[in-house]
Amino acid sequence: MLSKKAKYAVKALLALAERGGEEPMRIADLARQEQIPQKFLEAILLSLRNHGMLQSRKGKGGGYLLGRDPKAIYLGQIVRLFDGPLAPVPCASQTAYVRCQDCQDEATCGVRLAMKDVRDATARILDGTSLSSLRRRVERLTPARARRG
Amino acid sequence: MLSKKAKYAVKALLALAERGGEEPMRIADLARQEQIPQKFLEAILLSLRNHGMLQSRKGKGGGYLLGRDPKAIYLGQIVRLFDGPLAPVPCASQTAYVRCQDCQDEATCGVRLAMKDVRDATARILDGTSLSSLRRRVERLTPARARRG
DNA sequence: ATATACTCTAGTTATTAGATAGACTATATC
DNA sequence: GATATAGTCTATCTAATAACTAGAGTATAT
Repeated sequence: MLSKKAKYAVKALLALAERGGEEPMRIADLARQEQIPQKFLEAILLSLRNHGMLQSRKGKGGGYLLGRDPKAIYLGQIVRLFDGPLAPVPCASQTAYVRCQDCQDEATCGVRLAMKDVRDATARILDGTSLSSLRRRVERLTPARARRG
Repeated sequence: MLSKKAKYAVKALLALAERGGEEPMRIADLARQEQIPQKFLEAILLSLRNHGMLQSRKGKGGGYLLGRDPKAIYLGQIVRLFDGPLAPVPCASQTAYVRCQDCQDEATCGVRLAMKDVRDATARILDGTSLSSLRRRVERLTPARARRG
């Protein structure tokens, strides 16, 4: 399951990517636009900032903007930041391997074999999808009238 | 994350598949062999039985055995039974779709698009892996000396 | 009969997700 | 340099759930 935190983070980043440019967006506006509880969003944005995916400006005219090129922000990073490793089981994780206590012989554990496949497939997708590539996909699906309006 | 329940279920089923045949295996033996808390395992096995993946025999000489051909028991069924839909987000589920409350336009939601890909990839793996195919994979990895021993 | 072994109901405990409150700090602008 | 603006930080709170446990009940083989 994707946590709300991770989901909100992706939504917020996508919104900021869509906006683009140098104009920061206020938390309150982001929260309203994306239907996210503001105080909850604040913590999420802060965390994204502390990991370089966002930058912030205080005071009047302040707010948040992307911390780097949206081509270089991948869903995998976002999801790992909030939800931990992608693997369904710690012993199948590439980035945060942990041995299982139960498990006679890890090398021939069926659960691990299957879950490693799931992890790999998930990582291929999430580490292969950047904010900008996801934006492009969304754009292609958006009806022309909605884009004009 | 895969729950312990789902993990134990797969391990138990795999052990019973390996055993094969008509001889039932006692809960206590299964629990010891697979390092699973017995009372916890009891509930899991019962659930698997109630969904046709196992059958049971009471009394002396009783225990559990597979409810059908291991070629027809897929990881996807097991995981869904204990952990619910495979999709990381309910709006991306094929088998248990639920709309999100937040979400202006579902058709162009970036989160949903990406998570649908993850779901599809996961389903392709788990619904494509049966107990017997997984067993075969494990066997191929088992060193010859372990098989002889 | 009786021992065996599964079945069922009802807990317990610890952790975490999701959200909220409020004080604090930096900055733009007049 | 006062003041409004807007992000930053700490501390909680609550409800839900995962993981596990206890114990009485029921069916079956011998």
